[in-house]
Amino acid sequence: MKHHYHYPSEWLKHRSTGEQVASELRLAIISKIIEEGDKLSENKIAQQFEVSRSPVRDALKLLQQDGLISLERMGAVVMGLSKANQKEIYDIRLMLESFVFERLLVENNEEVIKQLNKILKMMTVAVEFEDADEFTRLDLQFHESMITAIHHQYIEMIWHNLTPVMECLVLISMRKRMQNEPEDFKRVIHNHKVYIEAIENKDRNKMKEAFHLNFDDVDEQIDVLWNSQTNIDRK
Amino acid sequence: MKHHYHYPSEWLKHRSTGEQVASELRLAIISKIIEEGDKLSENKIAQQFEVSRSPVRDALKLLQQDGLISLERMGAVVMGLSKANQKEIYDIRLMLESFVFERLLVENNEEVIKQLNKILKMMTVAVEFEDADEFTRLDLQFHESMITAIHHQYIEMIWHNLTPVMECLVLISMRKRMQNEPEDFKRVIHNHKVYIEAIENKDRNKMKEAFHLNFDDVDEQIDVLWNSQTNIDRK
DNA sequence: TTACAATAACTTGTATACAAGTATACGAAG
DNA sequence: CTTCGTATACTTGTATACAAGTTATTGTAA
Repeated sequence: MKHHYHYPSEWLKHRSTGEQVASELRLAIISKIIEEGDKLSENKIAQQFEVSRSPVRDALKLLQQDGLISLERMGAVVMGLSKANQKEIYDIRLMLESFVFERLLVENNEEVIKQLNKILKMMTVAVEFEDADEFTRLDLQFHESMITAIHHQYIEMIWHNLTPVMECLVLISMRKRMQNEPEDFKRVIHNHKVYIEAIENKDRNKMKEAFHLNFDDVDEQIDVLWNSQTNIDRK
Repeated sequence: MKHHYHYPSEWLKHRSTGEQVASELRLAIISKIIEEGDKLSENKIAQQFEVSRSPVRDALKLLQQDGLISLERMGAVVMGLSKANQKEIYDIRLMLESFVFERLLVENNEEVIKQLNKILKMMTVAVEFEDADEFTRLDLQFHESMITAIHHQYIEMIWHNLTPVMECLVLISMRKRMQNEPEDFKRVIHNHKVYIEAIENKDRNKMKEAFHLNFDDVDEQIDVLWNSQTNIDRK
């Protein structure tokens, strides 16, 4: 398979060809390299990536699950990810993580705290070595750890359905910041500390603060982002 | 394609072969005709349904999305739908519909009310003609109408991901009741009236009551259900 | 009888082939 | 110039073929 965009190749290992194609296309769509309204043909994509139509079909199904494309009779049309969509995603995250927090209040959460602290420490290392991709992975892992802690299969399912798009959004954001505003990461790490404290102290208000810090932070970034995607090469 | 189980054949029209196979298998799994731990082979299913492996692969992917099976290296293993899972689904529904209700509070909802009343009326007709399948369809449509009213793409996505399994659960429940406790439907319809009133009067307490009535109602049924699945033929 | 090795029968993932249906372009007729 | 119809090139959905890898079985040797 030929790789076209800037999706971390490390993350592609151990994924099927279909998932690999999906991952690359997803990043391209969210980066607006592939634009809203574009039509994707299975055959053309198969040629571009030098694979057969089978994995491409898988990929398109995955992208439809993400809401990034719509599978029509003739060709898949790119829906893209509007700013409104991104706000919506954070609605869902807020909904999910609030639910999770409420459950964590009534459970023993020593293990989670430990896990979260470990990830946080690794995040500082990623910042130290200016590894935006690894930081992204850890950021998502942080939130996933919280979510998996309550052992709720359907909450996890929703989270996992959201993950691929989230991953791209965070990845783009972190890469951008690593380049332009590396001091920003101190704040991001602080925000995550607030999360941990909120859980540790079972403090609802602190959790609200953590949500606020975390989600507003990304929200601010969004505007800047779309004007700065030109540095991602095409083809 | 050969049909094996008791999924409403009317609903299968205009669906791809893969979706049809998935629908039938889904009902069989949730009805415990196909049991937890069973291994599904693409080839065997293809033979049973007299189709090729391609649509069967699609079907298995869909069932994985539902959380009903787990795609492993060798064969897909059936996870089934435990009682705990069902409680979880109602957690999600409560979460979704609460979110929706809050949005409906601050929006003009004349149109929704009208739509809901229409569906409710059709539900009474379905009861009159003892059509459990149609009643099921309308029940889900009722809730979907509420959800689509707020125009939130990701809330809708979550709803649609949940729909197939929900559909089976409600279908089984309604068929059973239509046979054994047809007077039950009066209560179900009343429950939905409470929904409409809650939205109409923007009354949070009434909405809580509606949730309570609706979800507890199904919860009670669950126990009875699993002991009464023997009347669904095999093969 | 048990341990082990080799083979046979599965499994999935990917590639390719074919059929049915749809949009588009082009040409002829009004 | 417009309109209609046909032909062509594209689209997806399904079937089949093949390759790589896993499991189970079977037969042999200790």
